[in-house]
Amino acid sequence: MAGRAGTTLTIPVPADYVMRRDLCSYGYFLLAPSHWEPATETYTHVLDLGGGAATVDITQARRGRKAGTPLTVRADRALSRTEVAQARAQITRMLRLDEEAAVVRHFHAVDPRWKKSGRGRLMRSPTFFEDVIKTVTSCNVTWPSTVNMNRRLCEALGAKAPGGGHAFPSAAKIARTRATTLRTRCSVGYRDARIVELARLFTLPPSRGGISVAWFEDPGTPDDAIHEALLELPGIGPYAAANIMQLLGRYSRLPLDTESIRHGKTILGYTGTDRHIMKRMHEHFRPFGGHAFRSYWFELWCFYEQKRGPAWTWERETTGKSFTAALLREEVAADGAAGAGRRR
DNA sequence: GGTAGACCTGGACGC
DNA sequence: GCGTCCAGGTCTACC
Repeated sequence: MAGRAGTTLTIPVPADYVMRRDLCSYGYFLLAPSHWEPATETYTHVLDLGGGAATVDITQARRGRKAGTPLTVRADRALSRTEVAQARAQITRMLRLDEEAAVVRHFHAVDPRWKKSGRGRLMRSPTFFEDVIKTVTSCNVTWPSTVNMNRRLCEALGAKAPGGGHAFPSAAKIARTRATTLRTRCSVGYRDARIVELARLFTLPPSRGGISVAWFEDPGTPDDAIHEALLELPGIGPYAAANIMQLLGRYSRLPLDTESIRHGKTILGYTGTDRHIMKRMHEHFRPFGGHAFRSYWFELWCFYEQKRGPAWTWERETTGKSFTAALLREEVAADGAAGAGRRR
């Protein structure tokens, strides 16, 4: 990016915010168009702005040694005033900078295990649409396939930034794309028609049956109504609906999958059928109420970090591709499990 | 309400 | 290099 006449911004963050901890807190930081560079602790993302795509490099001075240090954002081209506002809004959403420190403190009061490390924030995508499609690409596949699908979606359909990177494709772009094109160029398999239909719903006004992003993102909309509406969408089942809910900042439901079963068996020591284990998992995390997902997720995330080191040291093409339930099961078996790491 | 099978891709494995 | 098997969540048909 050196030598380009780009725009530089400073973005204030909550007093507890540590970028390398709070950004590298959910797998989407490893998915295109995101790129995390462990050596320099630089987070690069290609944003789709009003005037086209722009690559932004985001850094936090002092590299996590002091919480609350503002972020420096460098774009690879000059941004208009409108685009600066759009970039700020998308970065704020992606890093959840609008979640007040008091909310994180409340989580720590409910589940004190994470107070010392300060964990509490989870990253997500810059838009609700991207979160929904990323969730669909994570269903019924192993993680390396999810990584590939997102990379190919961006390369095939995403707007190109001056630096050569591609943004995540817009809903309008995917809605105009043939399902067979998605399948052949992006390897999304049978999800092709579902992704196109989802994109079409995002482009339609709510009055014509389209998705109202404002309604989904309105804190006043009841959880149950959101959950019900998500289950109506193509390609969205119980797991995906619960996952999208946490991406919307609603943490009371658990997106349980095969990885959760592994966690229930090997870490929490549950036995029995998968169905029984899932029931026990829901009961286990119910006491955390509106923070249940955070408690569940950080248990899982810490398990990964015990295996692979701190998430901020992971690289997409190596560590980032090594997560599969089967692989982790093998490693746990090799370790002898022994119930180590049981935390409650 | 519960269950079985199809849907695809890509990695692992055996030959 | 090729064929086979398997993992993964959603959807549909059926009981």
